[in-house]
Amino acid sequence: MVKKVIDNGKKGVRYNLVLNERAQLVLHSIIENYIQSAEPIGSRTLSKTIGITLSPATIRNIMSDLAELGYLIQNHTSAGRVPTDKAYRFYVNSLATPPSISEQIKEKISQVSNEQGSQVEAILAETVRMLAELTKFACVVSTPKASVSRLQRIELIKISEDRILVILVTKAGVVRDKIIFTNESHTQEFLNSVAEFLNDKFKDHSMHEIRKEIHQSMVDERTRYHDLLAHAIRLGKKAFELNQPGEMLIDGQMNLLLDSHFHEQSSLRSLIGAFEQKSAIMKILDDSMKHKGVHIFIGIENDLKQLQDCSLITASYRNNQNVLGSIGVVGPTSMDYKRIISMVDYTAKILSKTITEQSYD
Amino acid sequence: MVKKVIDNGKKGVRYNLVLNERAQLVLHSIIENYIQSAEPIGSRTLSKTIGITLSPATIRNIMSDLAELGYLIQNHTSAGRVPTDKAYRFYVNSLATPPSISEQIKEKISQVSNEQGSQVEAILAETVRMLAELTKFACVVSTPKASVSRLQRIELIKISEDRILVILVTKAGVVRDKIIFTNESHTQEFLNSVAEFLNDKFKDHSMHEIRKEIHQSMVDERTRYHDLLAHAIRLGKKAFELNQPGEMLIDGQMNLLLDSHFHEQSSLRSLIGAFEQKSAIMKILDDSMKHKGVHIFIGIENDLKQLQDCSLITASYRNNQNVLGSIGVVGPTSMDYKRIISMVDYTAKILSKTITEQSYD
DNA sequence: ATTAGCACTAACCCTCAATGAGTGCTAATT
DNA sequence: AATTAGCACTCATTGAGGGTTAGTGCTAAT
Repeated sequence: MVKKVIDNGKKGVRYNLVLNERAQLVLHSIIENYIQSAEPIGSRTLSKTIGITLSPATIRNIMSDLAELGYLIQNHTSAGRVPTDKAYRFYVNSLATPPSISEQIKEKISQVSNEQGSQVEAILAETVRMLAELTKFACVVSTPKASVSRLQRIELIKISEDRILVILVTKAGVVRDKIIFTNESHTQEFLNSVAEFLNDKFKDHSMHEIRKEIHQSMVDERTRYHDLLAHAIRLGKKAFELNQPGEMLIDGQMNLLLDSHFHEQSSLRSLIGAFEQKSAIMKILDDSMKHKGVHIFIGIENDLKQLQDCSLITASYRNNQNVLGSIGVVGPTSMDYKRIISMVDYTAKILSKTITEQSYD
Repeated sequence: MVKKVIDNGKKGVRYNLVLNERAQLVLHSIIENYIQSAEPIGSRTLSKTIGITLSPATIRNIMSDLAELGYLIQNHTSAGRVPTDKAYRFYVNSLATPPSISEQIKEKISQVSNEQGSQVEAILAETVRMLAELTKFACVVSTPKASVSRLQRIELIKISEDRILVILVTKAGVVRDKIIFTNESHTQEFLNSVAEFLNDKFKDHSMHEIRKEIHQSMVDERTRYHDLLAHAIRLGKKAFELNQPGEMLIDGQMNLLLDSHFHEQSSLRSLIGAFEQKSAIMKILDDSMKHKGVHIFIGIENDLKQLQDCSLITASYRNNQNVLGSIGVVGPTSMDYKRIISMVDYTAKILSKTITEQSYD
């Protein structure tokens, strides 16, 4: 029986081989049906909707084989079959070309934040909200990584005798602020000189570089004998130290609850937990920044246990200089991959464009 | 019949009069039972849990009266009774003293952000998260109103030929940034002088005042003949103009979905809408800043239609100088008012304390 | 290799009756 | 006059039984 769905004719070798064309077609059709209806697909229904003429019985045979190969499962004997994660993976892989996208959607996505002078964070917030609305799933976006971003300007503002407010403006258009403590009191004028010094020395350098350079200066003997320099380096060390651990914006969590594919409460609870923790999802977004293009994590492919009932589609965004962050959609494994992938892809591109325009170069 | 529950003995005067002691006790007991169980309360159950000995029949009579007076409703003839918004209002009003709060909870609340050097926004985010976790409902907090806040410092940073990044630091510890456009190009040095000028002139003034003063300067004849001044005023006008409309942080929306009191999907959808819009809820928070103490909006008391199936508990927070914003909890009308009110109250107090310590005065 | 036919399964839906928690009213009791 | 016992009644909930339906797997015919 099983050899039917196997490309080469060898007997006995049964699993993990390429499906023949007809089996692929059936699997495709099952998946697309299921994505739409969210209900198990039976042989009779399928024989109607599938393009070619195939009797239910034949389809049953093929389905049985596909089940044996791990592409389909049955919840109970007399129910239709449902695609597995493996099936979705097959499906997604077979979408060779980045799926197309309607002009209407394109326009909607492009509309986000083309007002001038918006802040980066505002653009991200708007984008993630738009994407959540469009996809009807939960969407996340990580804010630009400060460490790869280049310094536009630093300001030091005296807050009290022992507190200084540091404001870092990066080329990517992100403003970060933090408070540092000193054990000696400085005048604002002195802080201005220090800031001016740091600006001269470090403008256009990446945060990462700056940290290294400061470290080197500190071990340099000459630094000790130059008062301003010594102070500047000391304050600079604190100022550029590990500025907050990057943030993540979430929108559309509620969409998941209203989704028909998600009606088992159980997996929702854990999902909620995942969103509340943030850090784990952050890590996934960070990882996906490392490689170009759209990333797709289907069900069990997610390292994060709480996401193993979902699929996650991510894409990174960038400006002229660097990859800055990632945007992602979290939905059921039975999501409409064509639609979502194309949306995430296009959104990331538009976002990159917008952010590049806003960048200070 | 009805006169039984009426305090004075007058016949014929039936409605809107004070309940006698026993009726109050019954009503109290019904409400507290319902808050716990989320199920309609019957006379038999009540006669067991209520302190004094009263037969179910007697309780039935009292309940019937309470229903007639609008404190209770029945979903169908043979079901127990459920408190109305009016009942909750009565209940809340009868909680004369601000309800006490366990030391354990107090400690949890106090733990939030007593690390030094946290940013105001981070403190707010942490607080609202903590409150959501503690109450198991959705929580909101409005960020400090910029307009009442006093200027600590302004910085102007040249971004490109025609764009200037404005950074406003307020005494309340909030950093706001925005980009303004100019039609002539300035050097960074010139911007520094302008900023210095503005800092000298406006430090410690509230944004509101500053806007007025700038407006006056503009009509002042002398301004025209002083080049720096003229530029400073022109840039200052843009810089201090209506800086973004205050934000709101939300956490714990998902809690509402898991709440047993909320199992009708219908009201949830509208709630989701309300949270997505934000502006309407913002307005409520803003309004509640105007008066001291805890505010309680029960069901239909909410002007916002989508909140009319919920109750909203708010309290404002402040620093030494001003009321800055509000924090609030959104939950079902059948929430445990004692617990929630005391938590919101205490949280707002701790938040005020933390923010005051962080303020730059 | 494909398909028709058939027996079988299990969810779903409907009805029906029993159960039980609750009510309102009236008459008896305190 | 207030309280309570008693009783008839209502209605949501539960579970059993039966029919329907969408589905399966297997076998035999095409």
